[in-house]
Amino acid sequence: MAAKILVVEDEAPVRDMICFALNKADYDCFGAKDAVEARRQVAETPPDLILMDWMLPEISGIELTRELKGSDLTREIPVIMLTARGEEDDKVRGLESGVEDYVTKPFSPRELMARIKVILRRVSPDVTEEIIESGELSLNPASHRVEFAGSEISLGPTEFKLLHFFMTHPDKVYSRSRLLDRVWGTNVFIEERTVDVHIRRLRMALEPHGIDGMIQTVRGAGYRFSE
Amino acid sequence: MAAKILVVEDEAPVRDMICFALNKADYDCFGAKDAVEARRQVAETPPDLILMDWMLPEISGIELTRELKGSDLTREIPVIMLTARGEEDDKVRGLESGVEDYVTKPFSPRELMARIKVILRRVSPDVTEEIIESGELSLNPASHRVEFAGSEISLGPTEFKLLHFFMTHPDKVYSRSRLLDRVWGTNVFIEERTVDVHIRRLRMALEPHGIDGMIQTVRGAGYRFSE
DNA sequence: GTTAGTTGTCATAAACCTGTAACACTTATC
DNA sequence: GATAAGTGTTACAGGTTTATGACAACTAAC
Repeated sequence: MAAKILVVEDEAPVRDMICFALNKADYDCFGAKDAVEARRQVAETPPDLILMDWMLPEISGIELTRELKGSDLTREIPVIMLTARGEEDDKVRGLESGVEDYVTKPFSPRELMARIKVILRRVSPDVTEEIIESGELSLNPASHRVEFAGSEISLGPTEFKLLHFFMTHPDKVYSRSRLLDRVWGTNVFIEERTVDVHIRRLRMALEPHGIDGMIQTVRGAGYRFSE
Repeated sequence: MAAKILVVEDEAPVRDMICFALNKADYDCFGAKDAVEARRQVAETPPDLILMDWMLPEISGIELTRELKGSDLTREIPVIMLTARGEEDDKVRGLESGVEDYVTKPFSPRELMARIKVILRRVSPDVTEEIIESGELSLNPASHRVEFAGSEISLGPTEFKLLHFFMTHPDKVYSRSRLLDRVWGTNVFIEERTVDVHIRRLRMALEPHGIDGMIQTVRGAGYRFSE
């Protein structure tokens, strides 16, 4: 469940260093030494975020980024660009190409981690390992635990993912098909009504604590989570 | 108590990066940007190991090392020297000055970690091996002994390592593949199901004491240790 | 070489989860 | 209140994941 991060950087030691730090910080880190390798990695296992070196052999980081931002499949993946110091012009060009953030080399790992965290929280809050709380209900992705007012609530895998998604996207209605996409994953051919059943199961797990009302039905639209 | 490591390196980003990686690897890392600061740090909180950059402003790394090796108080502290590539002459001079090991920049963090581990194990095996306790369960890495409420629990090597890992990373779910990585070591080609078997063996060893529940199954996610 | 202990794998059993269909219920609209 | 559309609820068969016991290969010590 850890966020997958792809590091595109031609210098192996730098790449290793970053990957090592990322791994230690509980991210899943993959490396690519050039655009070709990066493309393959992205196609194979789409990362949640990409760290892209500015200077790459053959195809530059910015070109690759533009390419990724041009495809529907990869447009949503946030990119953090690693640049040498003082390239303001390039910075502007980079922002135009849809880059989410910049880090100038040499950079402090603390800074890098902070930026990664911020972006992941913004773009895909469901892959961060932070404890999510909503009133007295808390969900801990790291320990895979759900608690209400101190007492544990046991959920099956799907119900856990469903609640996780809801808690990271509160107060918003999601249609059944959208929920299937976001919770079950894309390209699944499952009956929409199946969502109802899992909603039911989730509510049953919450009910003993009197908080099944947090999962609300919006007739004609879908379901919503809210305190 | 984690091993304390002092990083003497004038470039802040490099220092930060190393420190970050070390911290993540459960070492206590301090930084110093030059010999003066390093001296102060060593006097204040003697580290268990020093990573020393070759090139330092004012007083070079090698001079500082010689100085440290000259004093009874600091002679025993192992020093790993960080050098630029291809300085064989210097290497000889370094060895004369009592340096324990060399790492040439740019270096792979994995290599650095490995060398640190080896040296710490040789020089001060006790700092890497602190007794870990969780409730009435205690694990002593030094004596390779596990006890619950005073009575000894006998474990095989793998079960010991597994429990050791769990106790140092409590309340977090680890997938089978992550456990293989962290407990067995990377690049092992072992069936994921084998983890189940070792979990089983560990539980069997804990069961007579009624604490097999500390190893918990999280369906679809992996295993978790918790009191 | 023998022995006791350990390890990884497999086959099988057990526990659990999942998607679906069928039916009951609710709501909105006329 | 009748109708139709949208949800809630339940049961269940099939599937997946995990637990367990047995086994042969291996290791280190004697």
